[in-house]
Amino acid sequence: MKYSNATNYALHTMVYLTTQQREKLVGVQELADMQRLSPTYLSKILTKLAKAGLIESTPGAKGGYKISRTKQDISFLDVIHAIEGETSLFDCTIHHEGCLIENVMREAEENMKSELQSKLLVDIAKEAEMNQKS
Amino acid sequence: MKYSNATNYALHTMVYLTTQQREKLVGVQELADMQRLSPTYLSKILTKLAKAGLIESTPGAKGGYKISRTKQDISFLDVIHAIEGETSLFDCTIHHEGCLIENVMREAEENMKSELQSKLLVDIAKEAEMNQKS
DNA sequence: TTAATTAGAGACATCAAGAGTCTTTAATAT
DNA sequence: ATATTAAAGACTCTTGATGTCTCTAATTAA
Ligand code: SF4
Ligand code: SF4
Repeated sequence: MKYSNATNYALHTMVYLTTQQREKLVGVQELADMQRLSPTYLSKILTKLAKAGLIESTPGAKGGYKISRTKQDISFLDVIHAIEGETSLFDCTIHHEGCLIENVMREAEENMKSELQSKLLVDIAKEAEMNQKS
Repeated sequence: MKYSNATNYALHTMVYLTTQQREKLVGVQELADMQRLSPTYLSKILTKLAKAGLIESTPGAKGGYKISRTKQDISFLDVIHAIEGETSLFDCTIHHEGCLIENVMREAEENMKSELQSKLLVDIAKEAEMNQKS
């Protein structure tokens, strides 16, 4: 069990977009170069992020992507959910009622999620900029 | 990303073994019947658990498996590690130093792990017995 | 209006891991 | 000896991740 590479790419992309100045459009080519990825592959990931409402895309020449205006305070969890989906890590198909095992697993997963929810992209972006300046 | 079915089987098996009386050997056939699984497949899982030192096996007629004597207080995390391995959920191959993304992911994962570490099989087994009696 | 640029959709190929079966071997009890 | 049981390994099958390629649609710039 491991997070997919796509999630990694998505996180890098989102952090990068967050460091850009507001309303500036960044093309998939630049984003792909930054991560040494094929643009077409990254394009799929970006489409997922767009459909999740985390970024906005404008087609055509001089088009590209930017962080969503409406959706502020994007968390790590938001990005992960956009790529990995929202299904539970421990997904027993049977679902006996009052299952003790499932309870434990769900609770543990919630602990991870709440941490990922509390971590916002803007915070990381700020930290990254601080590090660069120093 | 999802926990494997094997982990689910392993957890059920371990809880079941924990409810058995000490030193009693349970064969793979019984364990497989309980979960409606093929014995040969479950056998592989049991071997992993044995290699991790969580259970002990005795071959031959009247043989079978039982919870390890030396290793008490087995946690959910122990079982999961035995099956899934101990690699990190977020495993970036590059490892830039002072990576902020990795930090967040690792910390979140630790939150989940610490919860899974604190949950012991014996506690769940006790609860399960209580439920049955009531 | 035309050409260049860019996102999006979808078919397709490839690969790795999970899930499970089958067979053979080794150890133990009766 | 024979039956029983765990262990090991080869093997198949399926699924999902990881990409690539191509075509379409929208937008800008000339
Ligand atoms: S006991 Fe819980 S985990 Fe086990 S089969 Fe029932 S619902 Fe699933
Ligand atoms: S910044 Fe962190 S997650 Fe990204 S490539 Fe570097 S080490 Fe990996």
